[in-house]
Amino acid sequence: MTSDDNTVNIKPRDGRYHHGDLRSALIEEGLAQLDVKPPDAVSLREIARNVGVSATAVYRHFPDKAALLNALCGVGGERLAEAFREAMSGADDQRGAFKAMGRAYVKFALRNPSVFRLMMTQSRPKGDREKDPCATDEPFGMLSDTLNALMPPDASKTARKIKRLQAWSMVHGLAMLMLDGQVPPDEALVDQVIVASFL
Amino acid sequence: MTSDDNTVNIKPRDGRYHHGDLRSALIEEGLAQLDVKPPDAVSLREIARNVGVSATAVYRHFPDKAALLNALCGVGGERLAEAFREAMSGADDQRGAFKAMGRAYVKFALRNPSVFRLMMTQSRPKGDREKDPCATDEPFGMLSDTLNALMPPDASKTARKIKRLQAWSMVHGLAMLMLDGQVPPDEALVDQVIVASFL
DNA sequence: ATGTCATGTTATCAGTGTAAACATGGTTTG
DNA sequence: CAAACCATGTTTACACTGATAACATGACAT
Repeated sequence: MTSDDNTVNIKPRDGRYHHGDLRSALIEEGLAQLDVKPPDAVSLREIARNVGVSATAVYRHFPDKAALLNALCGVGGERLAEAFREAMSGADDQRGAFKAMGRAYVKFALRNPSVFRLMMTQSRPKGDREKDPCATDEPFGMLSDTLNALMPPDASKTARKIKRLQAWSMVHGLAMLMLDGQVPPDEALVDQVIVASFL
Repeated sequence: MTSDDNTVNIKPRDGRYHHGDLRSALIEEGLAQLDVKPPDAVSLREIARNVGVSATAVYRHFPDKAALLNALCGVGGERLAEAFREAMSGADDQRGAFKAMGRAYVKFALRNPSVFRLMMTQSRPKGDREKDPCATDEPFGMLSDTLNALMPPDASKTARKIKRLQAWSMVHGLAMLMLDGQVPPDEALVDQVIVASFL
């Protein structure tokens, strides 16, 4: 017991030596940190500290810091997919649905900046080993499907690809520029840009 | 002389105690680092080490790590402006010039990934104190001017703003998606997307 | 009761940014 | 010319990080 802890040193000595569900607790605390600081500023040690557990306990559940971040990334993907579903449900036609998804994309970025960054920009240098589905697959699939349904049936494969890339680039770029302070993060402005968009 | 250096320990003992032009040397070395690693992986200590100087010597020329990064950011801006000039010079009309600048934007990002990141995405958490012109002003002004010349003279101010934002968002998003590995960094693909673009 | 094993802990290491105190040597002034 | 000044670099030290290795605990099965 070196007691060099800066905090109150609350050991979970309330009966059980084992935490119960540390893994979930770590993820939850990780998400909480992402609400208030950029991804590169989240620290394993602080997460552990706030959960009330030793610094190295994390390594029993995640081999790496990148692994923890990937987990957070995963729940981010689910949330984005959920946001897309909600956006689609409120639209009349396919075209409206697509634009609604575009708005939802940027809105999601503005409201969960760090999670968005974590998902989209490789904020974890070596996290993408082989697999790493990163859960962006689901929301991206939804976008792709909606756009395909929207285009003329005789459109070529590459034409679809280009169109998809244009749309994605635009919302992604808008989100990034706003997150990075190059453009004021105004949701009304987002609407204007998307409404005036092609398609 | 602790000699705990891992390197060959080359002190600049070739006559002058003072380095001569440390500031420039630090910037140059910093840019060299940015060529091979992402911005958040550049380390003051390693820069100092490679320049052959003590770790804290940096603080005689830059108050902060962020300050050094901002300096690098500055030369990045000059380079981008230069790339824009070159792109414009090879075009016949205004419309061609604008699209050429779009291509140049993405190309610049692909060829100087870390510098681009440093300039565009706030990779320095607290770097943007008050001033921080960040030198992106010049290239952005060039883009804006070209687009303005391109639009019908009776276009409203907000119409211009929206159009500018659309264009910028698209190239920026495309660049980011490619840098982050979400889209293959294919320059031919860039051309397709931009050519097929609105405008 | 006795092992086994997942889970958590302590000790330790290398690396980082940064501040404070000190050293050096060119430049300016008496 | 000597002495003070001051920009520049050095040493030392601190707090923080991610990560590894060795050890402790306690739940659960045989």
